[in-house]
Amino acid sequence: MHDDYRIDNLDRSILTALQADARTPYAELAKRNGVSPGTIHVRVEKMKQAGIITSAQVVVDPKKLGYQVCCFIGINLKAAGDYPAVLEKLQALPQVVEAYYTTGHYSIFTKILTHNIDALHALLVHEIQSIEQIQSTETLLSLQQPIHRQIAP
Amino acid sequence: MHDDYRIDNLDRSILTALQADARTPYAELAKRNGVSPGTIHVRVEKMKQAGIITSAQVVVDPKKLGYQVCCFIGINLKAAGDYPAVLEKLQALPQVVEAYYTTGHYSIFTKILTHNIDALHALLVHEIQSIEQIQSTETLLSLQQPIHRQIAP
DNA sequence: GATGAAAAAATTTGCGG
DNA sequence: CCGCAAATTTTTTCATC
Repeated sequence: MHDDYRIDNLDRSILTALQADARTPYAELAKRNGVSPGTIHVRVEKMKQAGIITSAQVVVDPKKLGYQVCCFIGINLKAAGDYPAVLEKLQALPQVVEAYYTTGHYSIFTKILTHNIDALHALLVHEIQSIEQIQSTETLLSLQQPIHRQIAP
Repeated sequence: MHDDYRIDNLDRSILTALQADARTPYAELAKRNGVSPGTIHVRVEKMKQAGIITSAQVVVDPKKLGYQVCCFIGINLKAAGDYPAVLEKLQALPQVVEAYYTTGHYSIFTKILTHNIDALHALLVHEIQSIEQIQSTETLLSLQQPIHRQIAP
């Protein structure tokens, strides 16, 4: 969990394959890389231990679950010290799938999914803008997400 | 791949578990939900077929791979029609891990990972701002990402 | 460290309700 | 559509190099 492990080309190849498909059999990876399945297993375990691999997740298409609207909401706080309190309230809203503490235009930057525009409107007015430490918000509506990938290892 | 499958509570329970850990054994899920492993298998396959489950991915911690800097770059184009050409150039930059076509403040909104601030500076000046269809950019540096989750099914 | 075969575990299939 | 259980595949271990 806290080694500073330096990955080599084999690790890189394994990671790239597992980023695309976490269920790629180790025997398959072994064959592709000219090593034994045992070696693949050892490398994966090491990368888990080192915290390089944090988890394996099934990825769900939000649209298929009825979440048709994706947007970003930039938030400005009345005071910088209000950050923890606001974050706690955002955490309680399941539609807030990502939040970043940022410098630049906004104090907090969030990614949000809702079923439709009406639901976004309701969330914005009744849940977000009603948080008293929030001074102002700005909404960027996403019409399309043409790039969606993980960093190349 | 394009059925309109309406998920029930069992599907929801399976999805929630697999979003957290794609390797949860079906036997475990079966026990938790009081059904047989075969049933879990059938449900997962159906959700894959319906496009609800798009993939299973190993998730990598960018910081452990040396990507210390996370930021967003909002891009404004000279002309709306330049969108496809610019996108193609962004696609070729591996540091651009997400791109959104947005309304509001920016035309294209991107999420970017780099090794350090110098690398971000170089990317911005030499790769992004030098794309001729881009009129202006604005950078939001992320200092922390306190919320990072998938939508609850 | 890596190997590779053997043991253990999980997934997948198919018959029967 | 579900359950059960056998058949297959995958993961994991371990003695050895």
